[in-house]
Amino acid sequence: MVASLVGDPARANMLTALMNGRALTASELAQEAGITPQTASSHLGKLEAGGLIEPEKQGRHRYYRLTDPDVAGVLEGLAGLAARAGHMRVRTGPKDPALRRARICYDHLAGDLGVQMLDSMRARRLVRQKKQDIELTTEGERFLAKHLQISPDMLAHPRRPVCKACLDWSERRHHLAGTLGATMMARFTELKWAARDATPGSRVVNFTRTGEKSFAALFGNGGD
Amino acid sequence: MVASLVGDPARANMLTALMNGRALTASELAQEAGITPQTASSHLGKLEAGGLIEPEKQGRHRYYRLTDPDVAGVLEGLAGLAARAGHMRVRTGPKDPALRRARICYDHLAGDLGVQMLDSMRARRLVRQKKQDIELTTEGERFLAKHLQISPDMLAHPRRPVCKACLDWSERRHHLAGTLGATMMARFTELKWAARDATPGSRVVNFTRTGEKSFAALFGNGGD
DNA sequence: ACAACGCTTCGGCTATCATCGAAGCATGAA
DNA sequence: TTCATGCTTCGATGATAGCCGAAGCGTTGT
Repeated sequence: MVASLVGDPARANMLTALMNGRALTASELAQEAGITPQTASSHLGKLEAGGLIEPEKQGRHRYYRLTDPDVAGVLEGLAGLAARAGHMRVRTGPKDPALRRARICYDHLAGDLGVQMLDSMRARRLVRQKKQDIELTTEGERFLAKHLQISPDMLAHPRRPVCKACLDWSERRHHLAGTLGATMMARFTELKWAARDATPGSRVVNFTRTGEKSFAALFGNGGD
Repeated sequence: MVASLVGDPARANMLTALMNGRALTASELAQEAGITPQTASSHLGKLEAGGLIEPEKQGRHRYYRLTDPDVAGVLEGLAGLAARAGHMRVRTGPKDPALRRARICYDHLAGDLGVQMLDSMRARRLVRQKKQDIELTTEGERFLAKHLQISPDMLAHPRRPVCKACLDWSERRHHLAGTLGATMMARFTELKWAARDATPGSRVVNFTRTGEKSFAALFGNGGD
């Protein structure tokens, strides 16, 4: 059963660490979960057998990543259920407020700023959202081309939707996923508006001062 | 952790039994999971504490149901991951082929016929589907009003989308969820085209002979 | 009032599985 | 070749948690 794989705390920590979309080595994951490499090896084998993660050999390292954005989606859904039961992640620490503000959800922006961005885009009619479904409008395409140099053909992907509503576990509202969400996040990084936290395994996204201003100019509360 | 709750086989069986959307008593769930009432009571308490199920007292019975369609969604997602890993449900039996053909996924039609229905609706432009997102077209509204006496205002719901793509674990393709999926299934039942299997806890949907013909007339392969 | 029924709580048994030490097997470096 | 590093396999230990029998509590029915 897949759920029992996610159920174990050590494995859950590993998967959470992989939610930032990066591939991590076996030993990094071991440290992340607070267990010895031997134990980690066993867990990783099971997760791989369950199809949740994929290995990639590179020299004498083995990098693991989540097999699929779908896996990340289910994981996020699970986290959502856990959040509403009050079982907030025990993993408390100083980075918690930062996590709430801006973090990576697999490959796109989540947290307060992620929710705020989608809110603003919806208010400015850059996207249309009917309940769970999101669609990019022509105004939205113009906006993206003008302000973020993103053209529609950059968003095409054989098996992934352009827009997707992703439930945010801290805000309990939607943020933007899909190829658009991923591309926008990538652009923010390129523009040096924001950068993923340096500490390995962290999902925190730190905005620079100018980045914060630019982001607010595009998606600030004024548009709400 | 929520995932560990779903991870236990006994609890997983209980939850699977509740996926048909009906509420079941504690003893029914115990029998469904193949355990004694004492053990079941413990499990049900944990599931309730985890916010996955909700009790409802009624005389000397306690009925349990899934708290939310969201829970069903996450469960279905988990089943999808399990399916693609080849970990098909061990729960084999004579009802398996019937399950593959037509079953209830929380409150809407799933299985071969469910997938076929969405395929046909897409081909006839009753809905537009962009990757994961489904939208009802005006032709679709006309079709529903004419053939199934379903008007758009019957589909409005504060917190649930009209259309939603739900990944089918047996077909590994999408079928139609959301209020439309639920309403259509309800109409099929009212029209006596189909009925849920009588055996308690079964997700199988049995089509009558005339129901099968009527269904095929609307959503048959001819439209594909 | 009494009995039957549905469910829960308690206590003890058992098995599964996570965990780690030690050893083995690769790959890369000296 | 020789050593170091990263990871895996093996074996043994220990703790968590599922499980059931017995008993208790509340509700329904006679």
